Formats: sequence, C-alpha cells, structure tokens
Amino acid sequence: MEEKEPLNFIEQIIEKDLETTHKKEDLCFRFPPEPNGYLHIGHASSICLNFGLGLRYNAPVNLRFDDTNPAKEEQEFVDAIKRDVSWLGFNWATECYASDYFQQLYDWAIMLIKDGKAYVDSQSSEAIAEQKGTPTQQGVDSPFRNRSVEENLDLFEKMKNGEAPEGAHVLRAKIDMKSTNMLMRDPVIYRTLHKSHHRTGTDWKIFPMYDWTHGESDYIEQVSHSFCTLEFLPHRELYDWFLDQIRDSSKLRPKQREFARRNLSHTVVSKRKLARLVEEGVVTGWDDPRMPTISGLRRRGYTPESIVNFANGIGVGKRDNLIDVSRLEFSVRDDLNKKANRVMAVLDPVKVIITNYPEDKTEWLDAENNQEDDSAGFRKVPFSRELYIEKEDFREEANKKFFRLKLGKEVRLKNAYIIQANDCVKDANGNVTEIHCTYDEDSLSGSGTEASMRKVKGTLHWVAIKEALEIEVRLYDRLFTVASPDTHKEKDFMEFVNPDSLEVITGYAEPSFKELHVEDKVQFQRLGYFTVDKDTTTEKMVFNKTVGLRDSWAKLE
RNA sequence: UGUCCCAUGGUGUAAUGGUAACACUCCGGUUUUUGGUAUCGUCAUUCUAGGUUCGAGUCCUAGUGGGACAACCA
Repeated sequence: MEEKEPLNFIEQIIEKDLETTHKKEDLCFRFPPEPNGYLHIGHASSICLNFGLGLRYNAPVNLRFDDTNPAKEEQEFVDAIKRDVSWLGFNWATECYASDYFQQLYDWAIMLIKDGKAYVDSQSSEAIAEQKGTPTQQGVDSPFRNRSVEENLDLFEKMKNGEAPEGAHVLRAKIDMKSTNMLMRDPVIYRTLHKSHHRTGTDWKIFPMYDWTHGESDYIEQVSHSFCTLEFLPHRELYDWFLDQIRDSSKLRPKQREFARRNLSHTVVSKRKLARLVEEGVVTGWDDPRMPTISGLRRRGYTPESIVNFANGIGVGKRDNLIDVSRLEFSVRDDLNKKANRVMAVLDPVKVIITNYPEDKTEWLDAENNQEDDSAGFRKVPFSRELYIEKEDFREEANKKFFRLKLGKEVRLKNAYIIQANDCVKDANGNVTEIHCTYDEDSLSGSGTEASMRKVKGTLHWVAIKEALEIEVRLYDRLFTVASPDTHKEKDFMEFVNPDSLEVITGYAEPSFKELHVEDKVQFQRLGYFTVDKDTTTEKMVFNKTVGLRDSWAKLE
C-alpha cells in the first residue's frame, strides 16, 4: 500500500472524472501559448501543470499554438516557445496550430449561419461595443441581427474573399444580448484582417476569435481537460455553448477548468509589461538575466529542475496569490548545491602578502570540487606569496563574532594553509591596501599533520594574484523595489523599477575557470552561484550571479 | 448598481464532517576547512456573525474583504 498523497483540486477533478465519465485512455491535455511573446515563469507553472498531468496519467499533452491573430504573431516566438518547453524537459505529443483548423472552423461557422445561430454585423466596432451594454446594464440587439440566412452567407463569403474592407463586417454568434454574462451578448467570432499570417500567408482574410477557436480546437484534438487561468472562468459558458452547436455526441467533450495564475513577487508576469521593459530599454532583451522569462532565468543560471521543482512545490489553487521570490531562490540553491562545483573567486579584492613564504614559489594544491557529490573529484589551485582575499574578510580589530581575519589572529585559507595577520598597510584615506601575514607551513589542508587538524574558526576563499584570471561579473538585484509593482492603484509599474538592479564588476578567479563553458554553473565559494554568460569571449569571461548563498553573517551585521 | 469567483501562520499549499499539517521565510541550537550544506528546535493559522450536526476549516445563510467581466486581443 502506498501512502495516499494529497491531490490538488485539478487532480481531484480528473480523479472524479475517471470514476464517473472518463476512461484513462480518454485523458489528453494541452499547453496553448499564443506565439506573440516569450514564455515566462507564469507559463512555466502552466507547462508544469499540464505536462505534469501528462506524466502522472501517462496521457498525451499537445503543444498548441493559438495563432489566430496575424497582427501579433510571429515564427520567431514559435521557435522560442518550443525551445523553452524542451529546455524545461517536457515532450509534447503533437505540435498543433489553431491555424490548421481554419477550414474546419469556417465550415462550422457556415453551419452556424445556416442554423440561424450566427449573423453578419455591418456596424463599426464602436457601435457594437455601445450596444453591448455594461456589466450592470443589458445590451440591445444589433439592427443586423435578423438578416436572412442567404444574406449572411453571401456577406460572409465576401468577407472570406477579401471583397469587404477590413472592419466592414464581423460574424457574430446569435446568443443573448440580455445575458448577465457579457461574453454571451452575441460575441464576435470572425473579423476580417487583410494581413499575412505566419503560417497561412494570405490564404485567409477572415480570422476566428479566441472563444470560437479554443474550445473547438480542444474538441478537434479531443483534449479531455482544458486548464486555463481564472480570468477565463466567465468564458466557460461560451466555451460550452459553442461545443453544444458542433459536437458529435459519440465524441469526447472537452471541459474547461480554471486555476489561479501564479504571481511572483518583485517582478511582473504579463507579456505586455515584459515587452515594455524590453522596449523602453530597462533590460537588454527578453533573455536579460533580470527578466522572469524562461530564457532570462536560463541565462541567469537557473536549471530546468529548479524551475520545475518550484512550480510543482507551490501547488495550484483558486485564490489570488503572490509567491515570494525567495521561494524561487530556494529551489535554485537547493538544486545547485548538489550540482555546482565549488571554485574560488574574489570580487572585491585586497592584497595579502605571506611574508614567510618564498618569493618565487608556487604550489599546486588539491581542492575538492563538491563535498555534496563524491564523484565530482578534485582540481589543482595555485598558492603563492601574494594573494587576494575579500576586503570585507579583514578587519584590523573586531569582536569575537567576527570569524574572519583580524590582526594577531588566525584563519584558514580554504584548501591551503592557516595564516595569521600581523600588520597592514593603508593609503592616505585610511583604506587597507596590503595585509601582511605569516603562514603555518605544517597546516596544509588534507596533509594530515597535527597542525593541519587544528580548529580555526574562520575559513576564507582566496586567489593567488600571479595566476589569477580577470573576469567580468554581473551582479543582479530585484528588478522592482516593491513586492507587487503592478497592483498599485495610481502608479504605473515602471515607477517601481529598481535603478540598481545590475552592477558590473571585475573579479579575480583561480585558473581552473579556463575550463568552464557557456551556461556552466559553479559556486563561487562563500559568495553564491554563478553561471558563464554567452557574452564570454576568448579575451574575457563573463559571469552572471544566479543567487547568493544564504548569509547568516549578513543578517547578524 | 448586476453576475460570477475566492477567503487556512509573514508567503504558498494540505487536511475530502472527526487531534489544523507540509514547505518557504523568520528566530535559535548542533555539526562543519563555505557564517554554505545537513540536522534539531521555537514562534505563528481557519475573515465575521448566525445556522445544520454528537462534532464544522470543511455544509447552509448573511455580512465583510479581495478579484474577474463592457478588445473586431488571447
């Protein structure tokens, strides 16, 4: 007997259907992006939900491009979406396009007209909007609502052939202008658009609207459960109405169910808003490491596993939510802790001189790559007389809570020797420029000597200056200064952009860095996780800081 | 002046009429050649008021609060 794990409400819906109306083989899901932008962390949740269900029930999951609007959609986005879904580690059963169903949708529309369920309206969009009423006020019928079937057919044919100018006519479903659900007030199902479509070119001059397309696409693909976000809940009535008009009762009837979109703190998760950040130059592009896009997170150094674990870990519900970004950071630390090799780099250097170490000597010491992974092995790091350590790791004097280097006291240099600070040199402004230390020759890490086993409270990372590599390091902070930048009543979210979200510095790294390639992930010992950016050249390596280590010392300070 | 959805620690999600739990965060202890990791622990939760019931976070009613709906967007 296995433990009964708790089910989320989506899984409960499926389990119940499995008991009553559906067979296991009936299950089929889909992820339906519109190819008009890049996928972001919110989509990742939806991807993990749908593809996760596919894995759980061993059911197919289609990747369906909802490409009904040629004005916005592009092949570039199709490619990017496929790349992102694959990168997350999911395989779709069939690559589908709503545009593949244009003919079927058209045939059904003709049927609707013949049944008296649809009519051509020849008013302006303003007039139609006017007659639609408001949420609290019912609509009124269009003067064209009762055109004859013949006239409707004729006009619709003209729309299709491009004989009517854009905007002259639309096809509307004839439902109920008095409905409390505004979507049921004779929704537009076709508009004329004389634009080239990324897949159908200029074949079609009429394009179906979302509501008319989505449910019927689900039906064509025999999707059993069509999961979407809460804002589509009022669309469900229409979804069902359309299905009722065209359904063959021997076939499976798709059902739409809704879950709450998952919001991430300190960022925005809306394609339109993300596009503004790109257009207004706040970030360098859709894959800027500060962006919550899949490609941005990837460039930042997030692993697919960390994103999938994040999405699965937060669950799914129906309430408005704002997930703290620290939850995302936790999941990438958790994953990288197991995977990333430890290396040493100094980002804010101060020089250390080991006064009792020979001038010309360089020792190549063994350093363990990852204590969390026995198979990770060892590498060599050079040690010599002049080193860099972090400025903040030295104080002339400090209380005993400061475990680092101070005058007269000892620290361990990671993978190397125990040193003691004896003296320091300062510039005219009183800044420390050199620290003079002596080392304990018998204290080499791993040498097994008594001196090497001594317990010293502090351990510092360091690099030998002579062998050090200069690297560019890009440090990131939250893109917005407030948790929820886009829910403010009066202020535009752009007013909350953090002006200090990027800091570019030069750091110094141990020679083993030469072995790293773009997208490789490492832990800069004691600092955080970093990944090699694609801007890296043979001249200069560029690193992105993915996330810092937890830092209980920083909190103490 | 409407219809619909939602309400559990700081955050997110469980508990399916029967002891309110898990994760993150926060705080503290232990271990540690990363102030990391691991590990142990502390604090903290059912919006309000009625009702049904032996028993209500769960069911019902009302209230309060939050959200959605008036694109030829998806």
